[in-house]
Amino acid sequence: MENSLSLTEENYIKAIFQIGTTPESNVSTNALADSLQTKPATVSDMIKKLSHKKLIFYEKYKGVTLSASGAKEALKIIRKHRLWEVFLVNHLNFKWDQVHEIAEQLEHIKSSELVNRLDDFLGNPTIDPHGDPIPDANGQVQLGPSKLLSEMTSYENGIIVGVKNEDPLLLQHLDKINIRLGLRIEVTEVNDFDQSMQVKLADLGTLFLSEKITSQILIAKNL
Amino acid sequence: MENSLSLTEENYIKAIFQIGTTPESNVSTNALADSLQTKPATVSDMIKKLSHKKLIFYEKYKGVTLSASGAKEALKIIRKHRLWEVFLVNHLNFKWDQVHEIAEQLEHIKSSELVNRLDDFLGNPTIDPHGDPIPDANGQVQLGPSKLLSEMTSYENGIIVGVKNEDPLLLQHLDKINIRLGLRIEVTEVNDFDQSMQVKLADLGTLFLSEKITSQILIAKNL
DNA sequence: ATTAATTTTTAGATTAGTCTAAAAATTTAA
DNA sequence: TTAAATTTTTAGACTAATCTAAAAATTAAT
Repeated sequence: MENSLSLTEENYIKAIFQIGTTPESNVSTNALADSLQTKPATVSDMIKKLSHKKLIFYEKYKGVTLSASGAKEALKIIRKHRLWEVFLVNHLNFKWDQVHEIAEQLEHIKSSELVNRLDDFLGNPTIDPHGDPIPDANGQVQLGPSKLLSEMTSYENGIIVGVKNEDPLLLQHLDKINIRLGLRIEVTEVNDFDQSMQVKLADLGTLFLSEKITSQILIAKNL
Repeated sequence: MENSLSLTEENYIKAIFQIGTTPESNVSTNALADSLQTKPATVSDMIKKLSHKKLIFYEKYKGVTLSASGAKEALKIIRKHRLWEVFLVNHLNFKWDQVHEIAEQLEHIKSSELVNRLDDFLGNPTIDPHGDPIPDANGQVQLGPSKLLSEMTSYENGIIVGVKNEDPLLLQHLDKINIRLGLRIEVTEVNDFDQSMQVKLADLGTLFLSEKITSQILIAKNL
């Protein structure tokens, strides 16, 4: 078991996990290069290495998928990332738009003892500050089914449970217009031309949202 | 200010700080190689680099000392290391002999916002679980004068305020014989032949300690 | 179904950090 | 104070991760 991934390897594994919509979907070299802010040539090299380590399946020109052990590693990293985010927001009073970058560093700290104690200290939370589910120590995630606000139609309603990505500018904007996780939301009108929406929020009344925003907000029927 | 040291650079700066007894004392290439578990040739190369960055003063064959900016960096790293140790022991229930290795990783997380919020969350502690002083946000350390137990003579007494290094085996042994920070200790007898000592502890009665142990324990007159 | 556009891979270099082996400088000791 | 031992530096090479430029394979389009 001469394991232990390098920081770079961990970042590749995580990116592959997060880009692939399903565990089976092939992730392209270019998509990875984009996501990791590097060049396709670099990705090609690293793919060979990860494939050799049996963390991913790879066929030339066909993209990659995670192996079982690769997916396990990805979930470990994501678990750490999200637990640290909970710590930063709940105990150090950071805002939800400030924690991603710091958690990107903390997620690489190696000590399963540390992660599990942190989990207990935080009260074994099941979602992070952005509504994303936190895998348990065995890599299990329990997530209620959710869909994008932009996929809903008039009169549909549900509860805001998450955001698709952690772009600080988006998060700050949502703060400004008082959109928070846990709020009940109802679609009152969808504009056919640009998919913009009018919605009604629990106490906060009516709001107008562009498709750029509705396509980032995750809604579930119940919490 | 194109700053930001690499992990390796940070480890060198910290080692130089910790090996040098006074800020002026020259640290030798071999001592650094020993401490960093690397080879003198490697140290020689890195010394040139750090010297070029004006973090250390260096004259060939004469060893190195930290510059003002080098010392500032060292204190920042040590501050982080010790604050994280307090977190691990006080909030995640780690033992004092389990935290060093994890803190070696956490000390490299870059975010002054994080460190300062952590400091506040912990209640601005002034010493870490091993009795070492924690530098404040400006790099100031306030440490009461202390000396080694091995330097004391019969009938002298004081309070145990720290240990010289964080070797887990030493710490576990101290736990086993019930030596903890904050205890009042009195030297009852010093054996001239091997410098072993008989000491009396607050409630715990008489104890026999070898020089190997007394030379690791720091004593102060008051807390 | 060829050609054009795009994607992916290879080839060859570069940088940070490391090593071994050997040369140079300093320190210690006879 | 010269020789021996030790310490430190240099020279040359290696690995991981990266890059640019060019070649090869795949996909899209006329």
